[in-house]
Amino acid sequence: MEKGGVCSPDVVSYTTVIHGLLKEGEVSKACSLFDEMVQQGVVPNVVTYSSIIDALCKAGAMDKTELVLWQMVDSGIQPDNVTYTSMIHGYSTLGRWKEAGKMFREMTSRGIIPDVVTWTSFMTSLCKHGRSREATGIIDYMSAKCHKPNIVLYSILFHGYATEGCFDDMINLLDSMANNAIVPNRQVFSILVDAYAKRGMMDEAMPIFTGMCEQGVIRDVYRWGQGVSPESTVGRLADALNKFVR
DNA sequence: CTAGGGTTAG
Repeated sequence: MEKGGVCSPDVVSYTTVIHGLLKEGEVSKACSLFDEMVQQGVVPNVVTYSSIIDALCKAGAMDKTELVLWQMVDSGIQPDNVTYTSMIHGYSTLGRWKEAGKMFREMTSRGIIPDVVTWTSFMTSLCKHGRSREATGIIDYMSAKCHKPNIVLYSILFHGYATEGCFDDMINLLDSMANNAIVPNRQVFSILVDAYAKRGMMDEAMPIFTGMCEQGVIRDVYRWGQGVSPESTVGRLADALNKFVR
């Protein structure tokens, strides 16, 4: 593309290509293009910087990320909730809770509100690090801030508790779901089945499953047991549940 | 009708 011509790229086209290059791991090419962009007098904006920050976060290069964030603010560009979500994602994936917390404080002090994407990312990290109870606490915080948790968020928590073997917490979570008027779906059901079946706790499991069936999950359950060995624990459970279907 | 952030299963 010729400079100064009618076809010279703007910030959107540069950012789009930079993002594409980063996604493919072509970091040095992306850097060159960023330099070229600046030389052409095209000013990078919050999207350009956020793309770079996100790529660095995903590479776990948090020190470099901090430098870019600093450079961004220094050029008078305010980070937004996307920028901070990437930072929080980067730190929490690495289990660096202190720094993640610092990012939360920084963003709120700038008047930027974490949204469902920010929370989903953060809660997933907590659960993967065996901190499902802390992640669950965020649900209450979100509700208080009028941010409705969704079924995916609950699934993440169920999966975390299932991995940790925290059965009482899973039952509490079902109550929390009911309070937020969210009906368990097939995936939630499967996570629960797997958690109990793996530990041979079918007696505890049955009342919950029956309750779920009454909430209409049974139509999905019907197909669920197919392809499972009928002799296996899970297979026998599926068989029992299928009797609820007429 | 301008690009960027997340995600649960057997």
